[in-house]
Amino acid sequence: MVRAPIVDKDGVKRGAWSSEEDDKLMGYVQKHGPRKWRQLPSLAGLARCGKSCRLRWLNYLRPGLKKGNYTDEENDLIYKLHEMHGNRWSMVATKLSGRTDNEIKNHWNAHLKKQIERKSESSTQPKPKKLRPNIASDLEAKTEEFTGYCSTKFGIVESSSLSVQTSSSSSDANFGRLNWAVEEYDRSGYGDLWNEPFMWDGDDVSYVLDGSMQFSADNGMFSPQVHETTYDDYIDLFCSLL
DNA sequence: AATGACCTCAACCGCAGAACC
DNA sequence: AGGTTCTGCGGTTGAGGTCAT
Repeated sequence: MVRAPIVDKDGVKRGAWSSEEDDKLMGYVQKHGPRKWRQLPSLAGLARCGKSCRLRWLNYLRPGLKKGNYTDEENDLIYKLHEMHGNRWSMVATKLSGRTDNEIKNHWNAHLKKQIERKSESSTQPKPKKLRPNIASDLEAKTEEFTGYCSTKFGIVESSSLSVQTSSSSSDANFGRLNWAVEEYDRSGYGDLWNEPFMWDGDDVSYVLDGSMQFSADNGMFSPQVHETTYDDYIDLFCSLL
């Protein structure tokens, strides 16, 4: 499952590491510490580039590395951390002792991302009627409306206009949550979220869904009370939905 | 048994920022 | 202050393994 070892024109070896190479690298790092990667290969007697040595050490030889399957706890933690930090795998890895950023990244791309995709598919399949097929265009229209509104009221220039992302992986979670939120609102029997009025209250901006419901972008929940927001809240809500 | 599609994960690549001179 | 080198990060690749036909 590893690349076949090859030697390039500069005599630098690439591809899979042999156990002899591992021993040399391990021995050198244990003696001198994991630094000066550029000089390490020649000092340790390895025909590798420094980068390759560093990677091998960090992802395979470093003491304390955990091997084997991920536990449910680890998976939950990765989900949460990914929601917080996105694809900043080094950040995620600092919270999971014994796991490397590379390993977590691979695990995410190979398993967890697909699980999320499957979940969102299966959660929408039983009630396809609830998912509006034109939600993206609705959202786009609302965005344009909102952008125009902002530029009129707050003097926001055109270059700062918002854009709708409907397919990039980084926004999938938010978009899924948005779909879910719209469904949830439909289910509540209060009507069509997109047709609910955004209202003015004096000089302050308020949004009132139907006069008795508020939507929290943080937890994706509706609650039965009027919520009047500041402009910043309004921006935050809108951006978090996109 | 053969073979092709898909999956896994170690390793590589390119870039950005930090550190050094 | 500016150029060079080093380090670290995230995205991508590709060879071997596994599964389905």
